[in-house]
Amino acid sequence: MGRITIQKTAIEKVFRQHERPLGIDEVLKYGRKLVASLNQATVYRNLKTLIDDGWLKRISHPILGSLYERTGKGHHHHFYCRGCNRTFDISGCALKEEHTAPDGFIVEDHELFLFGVCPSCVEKTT
Amino acid sequence: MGRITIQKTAIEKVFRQHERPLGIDEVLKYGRKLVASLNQATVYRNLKTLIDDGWLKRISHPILGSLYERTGKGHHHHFYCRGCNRTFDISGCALKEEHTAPDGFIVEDHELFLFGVCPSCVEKTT
DNA sequence: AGGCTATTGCGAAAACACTTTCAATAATAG
DNA sequence: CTATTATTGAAAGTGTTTTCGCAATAGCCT
Repeated sequence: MGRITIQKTAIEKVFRQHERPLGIDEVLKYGRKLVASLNQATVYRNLKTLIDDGWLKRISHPILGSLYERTGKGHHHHFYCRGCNRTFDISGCALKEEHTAPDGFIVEDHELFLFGVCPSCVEKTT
Repeated sequence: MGRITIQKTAIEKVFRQHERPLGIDEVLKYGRKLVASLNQATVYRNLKTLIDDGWLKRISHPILGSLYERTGKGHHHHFYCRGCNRTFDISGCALKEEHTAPDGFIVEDHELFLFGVCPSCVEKTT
């Protein structure tokens, strides 16, 4: 068990090529450029195993819903571009968790979603 | 058009009693304490009109999905308690939007979700 | 190369959140 | 108080996302 299929390889490649969180539609779209027959169910199945393997991580985006991104990138935030509908990783974090909530609340973790316009969409507009 | 029904009144009361974002299940549960016959479809219908009226606002929580909260509370963040599964408003914001993303990105807005344990759940654990 | 069986593709189906339909009820105007 | 009609409750229906069943395909072991 645990075969290396061209589909699984393609899906992994998609995530390596696009270093940003991807939705199922994107994985399917880009994956089909590598394996034309790629099926949605196969994408779901492989995303699941890649998550179980600890290679991927699922995030829930307020606008885009389920997104998948590679693990091991350290703490970062997500920037959603209203222009191209893409989500970018924003590394680093200036948030002081201890000071974000009143006394008594124990903040263990956080997620920050930024919304705006990405550099390439800013260019197009101006 | 625009009748004042006991159901709508009850739903408004639920939000005034619990000053925190509520999910449909919570609105239904607390609402039924006021109007036992309260139906899910009625809750959805009234939430919608209350949003149209500008009295409520819908937010999308990464863990809880759709939540509804009263408008007019100014910018704030949300704290999710793993203990009681409730979401609390955290007023204020120490985030400097200009410095959260690299040059070129225009940050227009943001949403911060905090995760941890709320004061009353901390007590129970210790 | 040949055989075992995990994995795929496809359509169907489950799960989920939300909306609609419609007869019965109840809020309001007169 | 009565008539009108918006709103309700219950159930069926939508639309979307995710999973499943199964025959065909294709990794991989020997």
